[in-house]
Amino acid sequence: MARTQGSHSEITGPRIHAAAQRLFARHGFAAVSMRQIAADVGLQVGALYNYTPDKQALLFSLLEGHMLDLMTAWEAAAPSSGPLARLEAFVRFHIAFHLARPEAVFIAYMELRNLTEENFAKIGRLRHDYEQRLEQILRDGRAEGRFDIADTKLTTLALIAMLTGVTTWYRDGGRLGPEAVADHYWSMVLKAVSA
Amino acid sequence: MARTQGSHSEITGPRIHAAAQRLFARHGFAAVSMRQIAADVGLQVGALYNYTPDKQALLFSLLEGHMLDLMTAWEAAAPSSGPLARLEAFVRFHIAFHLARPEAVFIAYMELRNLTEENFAKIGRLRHDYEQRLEQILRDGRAEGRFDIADTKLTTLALIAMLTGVTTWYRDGGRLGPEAVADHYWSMVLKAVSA
DNA sequence: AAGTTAACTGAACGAGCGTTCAGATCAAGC
DNA sequence: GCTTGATCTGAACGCTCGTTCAGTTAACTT
Repeated sequence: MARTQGSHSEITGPRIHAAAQRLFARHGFAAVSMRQIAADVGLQVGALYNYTPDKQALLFSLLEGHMLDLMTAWEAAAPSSGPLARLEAFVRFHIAFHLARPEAVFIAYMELRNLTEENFAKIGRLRHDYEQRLEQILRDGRAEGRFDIADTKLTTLALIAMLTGVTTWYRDGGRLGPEAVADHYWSMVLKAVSA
Repeated sequence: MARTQGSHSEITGPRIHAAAQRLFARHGFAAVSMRQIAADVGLQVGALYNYTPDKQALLFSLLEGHMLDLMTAWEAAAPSSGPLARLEAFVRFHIAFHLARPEAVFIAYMELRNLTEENFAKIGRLRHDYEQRLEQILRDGRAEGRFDIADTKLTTLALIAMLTGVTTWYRDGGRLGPEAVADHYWSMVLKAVSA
């Protein structure tokens, strides 16, 4: 039996990526076999290689896709107002974006070491670009005298770590919803950087 | 060749743990084989099983050891002064402790999912106990009117994530030393929680 | 109706995996 | 100097791994 009805490339490709994302997030890249991914999609393992040259490329495409999504989503959401409003927008955007796709976030932070050197460098550049968006806001705010920040680079990294940290403890249906969490974090960030 | 001169249990055991820690941190638990660990120590793979019942127990003992070190180190370092001084001590302790053992920290955060359910629960309890130490400081400070904190639980998690985040970017010989980093973080934390 | 081709199966490749264990080796106790 | 027991080797167990590929199937083209 081959090519069951209604099974096409445009459908199978995304299903493979979705299965890989779920399994990698749950068990880790190295602990998941190509056979497990294939079984999850309902294929034999050989069929996967119509969609990815190898397992490594599958991981990279997940990470790269996630980072590109993040960048374009922020470009679309970023206001052109002053530093304070832009910082608030960034905090709320970052939390909302990350809470909405916990699996992708998990993989993006945990599986970097399973990338080849070359792929690692590519993801590193994308991440740095994103962090630059926040640092520019902090620099602008400091230049305007609204922020009291000794070291914008270090503050950028501290804030990113704090904001991304929500994904390690947040659970749907928990005590606080995403908006309430964002409210609290924004209040802390504001106090931490205010002049 | 068996039991080369000067090779004893008291030496081999720690060497196995050290090799496992280094390799797990570098490549991930699932990606490291018992044979690699044995080769790193200079043994045949079978000899490892004189020191650990299986690979899982080796991982667990690393994580448990790390968490127990963390707890006892804080108990020894914690001052009995007021909330403000205790919070500063906690911030500086947490950063210094984590920067001093990047490999153990990395494993403790990345390899939780490779623990059995039972072992995962044990580590979870230890981590929660540690976080309680910080939350108690925040509660005390709020009770005394020194801290302005809407939600001590959430603030605890946010601060821990921010502080632990230093390990993801800190590099020895970088622009800032551990003390300078701790100074900056303490300044941010203080502003974030101050009344 | 025949031909083409994308999509997939089924089986195989060599390699490496965690774990076990009989036997070799060596330090220490008598 | 003989025995004991901790320590380690060397080899094997059954199994799974990522990847390849000849062959099969079914949707589309003509």
